[in-house]
Amino acid sequence: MPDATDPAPMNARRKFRREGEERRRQDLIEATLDSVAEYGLQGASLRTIALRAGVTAGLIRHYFPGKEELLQEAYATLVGRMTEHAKAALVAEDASPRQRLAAFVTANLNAPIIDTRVFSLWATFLGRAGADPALARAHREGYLGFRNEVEAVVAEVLAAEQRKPDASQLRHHAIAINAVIDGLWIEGCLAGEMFLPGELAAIGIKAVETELGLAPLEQFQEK
Amino acid sequence: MPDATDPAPMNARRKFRREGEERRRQDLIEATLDSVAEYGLQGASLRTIALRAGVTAGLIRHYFPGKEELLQEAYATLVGRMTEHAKAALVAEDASPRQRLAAFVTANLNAPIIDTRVFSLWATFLGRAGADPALARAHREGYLGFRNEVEAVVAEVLAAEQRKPDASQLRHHAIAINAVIDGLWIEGCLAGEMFLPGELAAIGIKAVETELGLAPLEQFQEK
DNA sequence: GGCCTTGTTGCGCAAGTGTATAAATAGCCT
DNA sequence: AGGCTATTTATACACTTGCGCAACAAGGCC
Repeated sequence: MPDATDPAPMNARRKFRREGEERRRQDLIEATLDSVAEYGLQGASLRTIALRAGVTAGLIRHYFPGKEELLQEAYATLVGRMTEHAKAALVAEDASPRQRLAAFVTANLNAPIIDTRVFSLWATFLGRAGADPALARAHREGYLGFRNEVEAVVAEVLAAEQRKPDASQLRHHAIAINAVIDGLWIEGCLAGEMFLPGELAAIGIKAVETELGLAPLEQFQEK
Repeated sequence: MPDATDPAPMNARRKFRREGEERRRQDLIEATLDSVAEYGLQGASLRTIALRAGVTAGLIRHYFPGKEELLQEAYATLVGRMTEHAKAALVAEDASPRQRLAAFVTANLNAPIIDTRVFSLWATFLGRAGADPALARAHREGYLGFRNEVEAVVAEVLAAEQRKPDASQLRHHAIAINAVIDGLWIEGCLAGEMFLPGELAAIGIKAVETELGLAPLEQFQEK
């Protein structure tokens, strides 16, 4: 016989708190990124996402028209975060162009940019770029913005060395530098433990400076 | 009233041909890769794959224990194809080391290696590497094999120039060269039309030769 | 030609999917 | 304190998914 003072009815409806709209959207997007990174696009069901966000599945449709839109916003958030953080190192300091370039490379080849979760998300979404023009465009814009930043610093670096490359050479330098950083980033994300701490950044800086024909600093010169 | 000579009964069972075991397995794997590239891991259902292969879904279970195993075999096939084709340019010719290295770069930065379908597959599967150790191991083995090949040619190239790099320098060169090629490959796959034909290969060769400190050939020298 | 093996189909099933919608309640406003 | 409303839960629904299984027939063998 149940105690008359039992405060918990058998079929109690789940307790919940009301959150501000922006907070909930943020939480749902974060839960989406977590789910995609962990289970892939296939395993990231609305119920999985909702569970991770601490709500029930139906709520998602209160904030997003459908799953498609949720994924798109999540991807936009990811891209924004990546490019924002990546470009920060370029503008923050008031050091020499060469130092800023080195800082940029270093920033991109260490945590938190080198991170398996971010890589999983990057690869998962980009795998759909071939079939989804919206994704492809989002990537291209991010990539071009990134490359233009690189090109600008490269121009400054070379100008500081009294060199006057033409537009084509500048473009090629930027493309190549961008490629090394991307490639090293991938290797670091996928097999970070194969490299010593700071090794990838050292390789990257050396490769970039060699590409630009900068004279090696004394302490790094080959014998 | 149906014609008595009508040769097609209303509920005719589908006609089919028996194929050799190896042929069917190949077809199913190919259909799997096609489906994954086009619809992603989520959209590549057994029924989609079977439709593409020209069979019914039930047959797949006659050749594979489950979907998981089918996907794993498909990925293994893909990796095998990529590394095989990539390494072919290295060993085929009896040219100078420097020419073989250039041919290797060129081969990796043109069709059929630069291909949106292959990239989609690569990214889609690799997006799961963070959560699936089997995938991560498969990638690492392919990557290391690839890098070792690069390192071997680099050693030959430098030896032909009378230079004696130590093991660490050799390793760093191989890592950097591998990274440029990977980065340029990605850019070519995702935004091939942003580059002139052969431009990526030219950028790659120049970057690789600069990385190794090779004197530029006359016709490519900067003015 | 007729049989026998087994590759192949067709169908059913339980679980899970995204979406729709009604019912409940948390928290602000007065 | 008490009502209003928007947020949240809960449930339903049509559909797809991977898998199991029995019936069927294609093609080699005698």
